[in-house]
Amino acid sequence: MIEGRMETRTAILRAARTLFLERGYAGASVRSVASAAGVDAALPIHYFGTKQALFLEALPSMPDYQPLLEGDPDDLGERFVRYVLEEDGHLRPLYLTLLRASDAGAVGEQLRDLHETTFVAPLESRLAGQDAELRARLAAAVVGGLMYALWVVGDDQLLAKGEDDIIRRYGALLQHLIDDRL
Amino acid sequence: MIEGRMETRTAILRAARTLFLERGYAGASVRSVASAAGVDAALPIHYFGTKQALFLEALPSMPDYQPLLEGDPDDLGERFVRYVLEEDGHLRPLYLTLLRASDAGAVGEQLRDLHETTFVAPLESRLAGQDAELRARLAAAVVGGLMYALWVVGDDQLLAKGEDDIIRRYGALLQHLIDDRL
DNA sequence: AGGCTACATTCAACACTGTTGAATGACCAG
DNA sequence: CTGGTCATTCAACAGTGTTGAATGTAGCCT
Repeated sequence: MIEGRMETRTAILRAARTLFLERGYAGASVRSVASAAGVDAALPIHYFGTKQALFLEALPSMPDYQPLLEGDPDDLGERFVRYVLEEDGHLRPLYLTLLRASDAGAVGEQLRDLHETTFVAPLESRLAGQDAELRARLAAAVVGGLMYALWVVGDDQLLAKGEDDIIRRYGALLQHLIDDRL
Repeated sequence: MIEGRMETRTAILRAARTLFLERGYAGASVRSVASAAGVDAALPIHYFGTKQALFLEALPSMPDYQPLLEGDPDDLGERFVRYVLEEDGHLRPLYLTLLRASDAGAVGEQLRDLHETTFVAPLESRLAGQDAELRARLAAAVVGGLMYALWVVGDDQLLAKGEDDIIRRYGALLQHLIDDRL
């Protein structure tokens, strides 16, 4: 058995992170989280107040795009596309879980916040030319669209066209936005 | 009271369509659908077998993009962007509801199917140049990205930049893909 | 040591969910 | 009038998030 306030809290958080990412928000019950944490069924709510609050606190943080942004600015578009295609399995479940739970108000805010702080803002600071903010936001939409097509819709026939062509074409598209060539 | 097999079925379907679009899949309970239809609580399941089956049957069909595709091919990009921005309120709730319920296998398939038949396929048939299928799929991702940014993330600051600039820039981006100029 | 407080944990219960199967009712053919 | 078909009702099931009271246990003060 687990003892002590902090140990219990973190055990619950760890179990919640795993289960939410594995089964989604609705699919992971509070009781299943509790039992995976080896803890009484009422403790998750007791510690976090609400399933939604537990969900928000349990989610892992977004990967850091900083390394992506720092390289050669002429390859930025390709690097972003490549990153989505070759991602190591951390971003995808987080993205899908957040997406699908985004009708709950607080989750929507969290998603907006992550979008803003981990994507739009750092990208905008790298953009020269006019309408930098607008272009950063549109670039975020373009990248989001790729994740949408691949992960939400599950367009396998797009993937089957070959990653190289996707990287080339979609990367070039993104690069046009980044370079203000439109 | 409602009588007869068909009347009951369609009353349930109508109520389900409204409630699912209004409150989402999880937010609309089977009982609430039944009571909105003025019908016993057990009837929706009795007629459709499962909440998910009712959901799939109740969803309205996707709007028809045919008119969008038929105009001047040089404006296709702008027209698609304009359509998303000025849409009359039918597409958005349908898109969001499907998205958020897409972890259920059958809903995911439905989403993939709609994406394919109402978007990729008709667009592909309009594309000249090489890699038409790839470009059609990427174009679908671009448009999906705009809906994602505006509706899922809720990027109001993007909207605040002015619809005209969005239409111009994002439309031009899409047009590049359509025209095979990359 | 004994009694006390503070607090982590357990338990039982609430209203609600999707789903099921048996009971009820109405209508229509013979 | 009888029997049968079938739409509808009802009660119940296990599971959900959430709550509040009961239980236990650790440590501090006199």
